[in-house]
Amino acid sequence: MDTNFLDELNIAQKKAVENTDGPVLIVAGPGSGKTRVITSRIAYLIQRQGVNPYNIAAVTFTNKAASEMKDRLSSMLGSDAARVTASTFHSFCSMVLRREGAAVGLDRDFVIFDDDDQIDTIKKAMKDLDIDPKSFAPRNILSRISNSKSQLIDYEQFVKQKGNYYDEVVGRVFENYENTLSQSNAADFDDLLMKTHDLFLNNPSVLENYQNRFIYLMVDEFQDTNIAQYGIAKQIAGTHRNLCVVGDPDQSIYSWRNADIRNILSFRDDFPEADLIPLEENYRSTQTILEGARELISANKERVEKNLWTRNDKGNLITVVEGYNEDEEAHLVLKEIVRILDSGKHSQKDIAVMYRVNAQSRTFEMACQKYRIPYQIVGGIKFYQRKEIKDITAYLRTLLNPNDSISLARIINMPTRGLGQRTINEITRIARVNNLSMFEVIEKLTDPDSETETLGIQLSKRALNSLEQFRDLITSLRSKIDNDLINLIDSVVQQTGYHKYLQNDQEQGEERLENIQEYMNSAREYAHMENREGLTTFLESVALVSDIDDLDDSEESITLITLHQAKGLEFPAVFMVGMEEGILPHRRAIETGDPSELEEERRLCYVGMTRAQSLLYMMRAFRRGFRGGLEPSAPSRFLSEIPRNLIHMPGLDNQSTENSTTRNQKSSQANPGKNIKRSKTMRTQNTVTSNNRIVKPKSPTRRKRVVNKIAPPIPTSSYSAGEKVSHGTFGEGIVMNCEASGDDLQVTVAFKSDAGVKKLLASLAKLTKL
DNA sequence: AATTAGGCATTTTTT
DNA sequence: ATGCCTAATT
Repeated sequence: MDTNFLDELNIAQKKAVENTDGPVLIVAGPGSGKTRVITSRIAYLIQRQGVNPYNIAAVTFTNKAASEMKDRLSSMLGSDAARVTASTFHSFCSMVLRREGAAVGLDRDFVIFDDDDQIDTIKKAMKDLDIDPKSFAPRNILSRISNSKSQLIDYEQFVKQKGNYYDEVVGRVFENYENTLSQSNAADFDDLLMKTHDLFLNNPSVLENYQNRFIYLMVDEFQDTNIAQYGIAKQIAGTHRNLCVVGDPDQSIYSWRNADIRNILSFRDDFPEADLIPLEENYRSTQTILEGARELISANKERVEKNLWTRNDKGNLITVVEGYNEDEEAHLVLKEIVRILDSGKHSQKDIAVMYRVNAQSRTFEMACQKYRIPYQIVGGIKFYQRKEIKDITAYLRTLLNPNDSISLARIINMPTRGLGQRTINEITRIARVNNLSMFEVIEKLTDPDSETETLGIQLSKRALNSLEQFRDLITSLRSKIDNDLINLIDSVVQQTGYHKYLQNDQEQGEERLENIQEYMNSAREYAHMENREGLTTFLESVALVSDIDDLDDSEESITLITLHQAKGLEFPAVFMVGMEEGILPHRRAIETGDPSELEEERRLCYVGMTRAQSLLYMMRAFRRGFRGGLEPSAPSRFLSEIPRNLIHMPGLDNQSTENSTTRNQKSSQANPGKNIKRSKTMRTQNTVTSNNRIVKPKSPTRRKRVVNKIAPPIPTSSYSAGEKVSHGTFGEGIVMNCEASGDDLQVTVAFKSDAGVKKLLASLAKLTKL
């Protein structure tokens, strides 16, 4: 147990730690030891001031940050740490609502609707209201609704506001959307916050309990909180006023998710007695990196100047490298990574590649495979968003709450059981007219005693039969709801016919069954819980996990991550890629012409740069693929905002005679796998026999939650011009040309048949040599 | 009812 | 290039 934690702090940090009485605003620059301050502050409260750990809460942005905080606390405090509340706003609220939700119309078994469910709900609402999704993008409507709710404006207030035609439409969808949620006993992300706020607002005695429970409240990443989150913090800290918020306006990058930077200003109004403590000494980065980042961010107008400094060395210059296209960009990054690894100074886990949009990750994944560098990728296609996982989850939710029509609609004909669009339309119609849930309609329709004739049913005997079977399926599974969770999931997979359905799927069945297996594994930790509590807790965790939570920083692999997700992390070596106009800053920020959006892009760039401890690379490509074709891509304006004397450009400093085209050619021929023992023998000959099909690496992005994978062997086969081949569809032909295309081979074949000359990918086309 | 083909819009970041 | 939705086909 560490009792001398105070000795390790600088003056400002110490002040932040010891200043426990009353409100505090800590403005923490990047790398200024923010997490250490928060944990030390908690330790100080408990050990020096005798505060009961039970009375302390710290709210963070991600589960990962929360669990790291807990880890650090337990090494400082031992068993007391477990009694401190450390969680995200969303899971905090969800905990409150499970206990007290009845007061705001939520049953304790409520489910949390994630993004996909929300979109489904919006679409259903639009269908009900006969609004054309082509004229009104569901996504935009949702974001409007979410924006409203995150400012604690419910649909009644929303429709009252004078608005344009668009908002009038949104208002109608909003109402329907809210009705569906409440009928489904569901809460979306914003509800977790808004309903908690409502609860506290309307039930002073409940609020009082929480005020007295959480006498000390800390909020991390305060610059990224929205109005609702800050509102809740204010409510809880209302009487004791021991609210400590920690943030950095320069790292505010979530305004698109309704984070409201004005919270920092409001805080000073709401708590005028608050102490402001700036943390300005940076322990993370070299002088050069810090100065570059500082210069960059100083271009923002909406900002308060900070005086960041460091005792660290000057270190290396920031390396700016320009590649021909995105492939070469990736190639240059990987080449440099191999060099860094060979130097022995850093290992894989010290290195991160950061990009603006997830779509950029693919090139780097393929490059990692080619170079056989193990990597972890955060995000991309999310595990819980896979169809099979969502289907099983929807079954589980339906069991918990059959009135959840969104989930029910998802699985009513999955796998197919003769309940097609027509039947579903009819059920939703009846449901709408009679204000019933879909399941209630199904029960009525299949109940021989009820008088259904009056409803004007237009369903075949056959459909009614299938409905009856479906009802029995759900009822029978529902009787097992208090069984062991693993058991329950297994019953669902078996009895619904889902297992069989996947077994018959030649293409993806196997992988999907594995995913379900993985899903069951992750359910295991909830299996010991009593009755249905395991189920509700599991479903909650499924909805509230974030990708970053799965990042394993002890793993020996490099990290591929978006700039947003990288916030709060640090790496000895960072590659920021796609430093181009249109990527960073993103096109959208440029096109709107809104200066504040550009400033947010700049902050994003700032966040990226300040993740780096000693090596920072900023990469760009001259041309980038866009909508199929290649388009020229101009260097990011942010590059020119970094002082030239901090930058080193290998291409220009050393080998300025070489133009990009020749570099491109050279690089695509460079031996990518020189550190791989087997590769030399493997790639010498075209030794592939006709039945030794080349396997294209599985599309990299669809893997587990966090892909952690070492590359499969490099394709070793080749075709040479003049060779005769045969193709399943096109028949016989002669190879004209064969060249590398990514990991694959592109073969040009002239066929004898009418097919003529075709370009084929060796891995996909089943070519047989003759 | 289910599968397939073709047309259309589309690309930010996520608790 | 990809994915999503509608229309057409069996």
